[in-house]
Amino acid sequence: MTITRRLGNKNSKNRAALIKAAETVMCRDGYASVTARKVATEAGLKVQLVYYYFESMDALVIEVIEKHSASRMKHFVKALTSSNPLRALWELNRNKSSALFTTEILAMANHKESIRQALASIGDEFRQLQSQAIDEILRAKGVNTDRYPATAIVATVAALSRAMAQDSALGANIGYAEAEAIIEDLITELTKGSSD
Amino acid sequence: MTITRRLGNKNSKNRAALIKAAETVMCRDGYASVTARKVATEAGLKVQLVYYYFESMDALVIEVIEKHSASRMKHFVKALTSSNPLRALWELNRNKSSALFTTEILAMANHKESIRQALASIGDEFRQLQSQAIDEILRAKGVNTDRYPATAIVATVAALSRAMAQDSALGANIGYAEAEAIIEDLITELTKGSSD
DNA sequence: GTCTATACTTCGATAGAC
DNA sequence: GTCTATCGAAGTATAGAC
Repeated sequence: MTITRRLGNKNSKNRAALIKAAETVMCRDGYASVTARKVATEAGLKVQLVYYYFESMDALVIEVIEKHSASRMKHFVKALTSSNPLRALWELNRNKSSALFTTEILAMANHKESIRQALASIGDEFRQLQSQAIDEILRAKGVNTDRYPATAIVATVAALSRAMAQDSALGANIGYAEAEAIIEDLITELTKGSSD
Repeated sequence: MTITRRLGNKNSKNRAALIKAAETVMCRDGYASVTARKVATEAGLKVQLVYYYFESMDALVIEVIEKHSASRMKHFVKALTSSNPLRALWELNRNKSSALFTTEILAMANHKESIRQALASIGDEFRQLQSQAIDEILRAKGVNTDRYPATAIVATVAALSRAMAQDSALGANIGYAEAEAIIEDLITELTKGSSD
């Protein structure tokens, strides 16, 4: 189990390039295509460098996930401090490339325990952050948060946007425009006069 | 492209066993693990039989999808003619094993055109069937279907249950119990006195 | 830090005997 | 209808030279 071979420096430029290449391959070709050879080719490097910089392919994938969610977390924090956090969050959730990435690692997590663990904690962290912010907004607007808790709204909106991205990639779009319109209405209603 | 080798009879018992085995492997180990060798082992048969009965692995997977959705469609039709179609549909959508299967083929469809096509048409078919049934119920209850179209509700409920299944497999459950409760309330409200 | 060379495994797929 | 035998391609991973 323990690796005996040499491992490259974490600050290496090529190491970063491999992580980026892995993310590209994952989104474009699916998690099953994230192989050492394809990642190396994508980065314009030799296969063996993958094994020089990463313990295993799993280790590489986990780094991709961590890098991706760190970048997303930055955007979320920025959205929450914007002038219209509700709309900013909605736009962020609707990010299609990110949803596609999520689909892949979600499927991957179903049969890779290490990936599952990495994802679970990140997912909860995002939810909690969003729920807290939405809760404050709802309370300020006088919404009955017992009947409509922020956590439920965040879960529903996130679910809807993820499914929307998944299905539109397929070419199945029934109902989403209508569902989107309802959310848009809701945001407009809750945002009314929020600037004063 | 065209296959020249012999292909086995479609009514074969072993052929059906291979399709079932492929579905099992897909759900348990993920789409990337649906290889001829693993499917054959799962079915207790030799590898070569897979190529005797199916043009390719893609062809096998498509048969798995078709079998799966045919079986689901049966359940949906039955639900729609039950005494409480709204609740029956909700229960069906919440089926976790089916949602996991969906996650896998969704990810698979992202980089396999033949799978994508097979899924897209099936998805629309299910949505349309459900939307029509829900629309009738909403109208009978006097709900404003301009503001809350059945298609939007079906899309939202399906999205929520899919995400719920995906995330609970991960171990991330924030907000789903609350969202579920809202849907439950809604169904109870819309079902009140529907038996007379 | 990067390369060649190599070992071993598993993949999809086919030819042809029985 | 099922088997043995086999192919080439691609996978993970390592050892060791430069």
